[in-house]
Amino acid sequence: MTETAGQRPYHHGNLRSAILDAAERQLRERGADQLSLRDLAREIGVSHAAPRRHFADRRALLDALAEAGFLRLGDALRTSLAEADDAFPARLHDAVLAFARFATENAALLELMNSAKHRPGASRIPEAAEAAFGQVFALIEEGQERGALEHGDPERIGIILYATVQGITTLVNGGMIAAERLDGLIATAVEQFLRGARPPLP
Amino acid sequence: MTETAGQRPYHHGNLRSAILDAAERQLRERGADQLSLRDLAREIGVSHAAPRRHFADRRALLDALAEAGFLRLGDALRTSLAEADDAFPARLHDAVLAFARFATENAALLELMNSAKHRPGASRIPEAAEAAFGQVFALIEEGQERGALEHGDPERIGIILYATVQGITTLVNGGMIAAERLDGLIATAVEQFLRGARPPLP
DNA sequence: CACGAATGTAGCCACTGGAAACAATGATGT
DNA sequence: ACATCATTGTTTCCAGTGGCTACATTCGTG
Repeated sequence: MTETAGQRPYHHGNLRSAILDAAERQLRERGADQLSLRDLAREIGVSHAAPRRHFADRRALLDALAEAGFLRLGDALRTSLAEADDAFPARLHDAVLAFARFATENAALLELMNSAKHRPGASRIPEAAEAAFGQVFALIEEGQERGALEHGDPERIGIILYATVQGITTLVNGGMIAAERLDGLIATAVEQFLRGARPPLP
Repeated sequence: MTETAGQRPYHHGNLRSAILDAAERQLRERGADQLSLRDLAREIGVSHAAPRRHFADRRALLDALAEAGFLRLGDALRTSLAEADDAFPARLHDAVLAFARFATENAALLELMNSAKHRPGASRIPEAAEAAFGQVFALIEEGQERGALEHGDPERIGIILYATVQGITTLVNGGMIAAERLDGLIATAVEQFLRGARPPLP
């Protein structure tokens, strides 16, 4: 027997990506804690054990979501830098804003990405993260070469800005800052960073 | 029958605080997600339903932990300000460092505190949070009055620093920054903030 | 000292993630 | 063409969790 009424055939055909799509929606709507494998299976109309063929584990599914998130973040940064003005401050601002937008539009995902990044054994995730963040560190170095930022360990300089942006998005996501203020705060943060981290006047 | 061998009497006597203590340990060791009411009960040697008499809900227990956390954070800030030097930059630095230490030494607790703060219905938590953070906002205003910080909405000025510190502690907690670098980064962040947010030279 | 309020216990339910045994389908080699 | 094997889904079970209700014990107080 194959098709009973309008039922799905025995094989779903694209279960893996169907699960990933549904999972990302659940992640967005209910957060990572509340994401339920069985619920996903129900939603897709498949038995609760079917996802196991594609994700060994709940954590494996979350890791896959995190990896996909880093790829999307990398794309967002790439796009923003490709479209950006040539002046360094503008380029920095655009890249930072792109990150901040991603972070606020994908709050739960980003949280997942952060917690997954340094879990032992998930080698693909740090690679994907590196690919995304490498662009920003390269941008910092560009700023140093152009004389807009003081010299010194680029990571030490940049990490402060990264922390600031990460903090701002956390506050927005937590409701402590209205989302409408995001762009303004990012602009302020970048300006303060550029003032605070510029080379001493000659 | 009362005492069978070395058993605990029927009433524990201090179950509520025993639960809170055990819960904070579990929170520290396994994170909020993995904190299990039944596990706490087992650990304490009490039936799995006993905690219900003191905390209606898993969330109620977590809320109680969060509230206690804000009280302890407030104490830490108070202490650091009481012991601080008189100069504004030193005072700001000490308070910020006290917060950062609390945040890194109680990572899971702080996360819980942040997520609990803006949940509807938990009125005592925002109050406790306000009591703790009010000190820092007062300190910012003090800086403005002393001429060390530009004027304008104190919240807009201060939130950038708060975000930066929050970001730094998140990075430390996430393993992206070695804990040994915390003090140095906090110092850098405060310096950059003071340079970036000082009034324009006359 | 009796009786109601607190506090703890036992047992049930629904749900979850995980694992094993089984069934249907798809792919491959001859 | 077709037998065979790997893939993908299903069923069924288990242990663990949070929450609920009915019951037991103890404490306080009139």
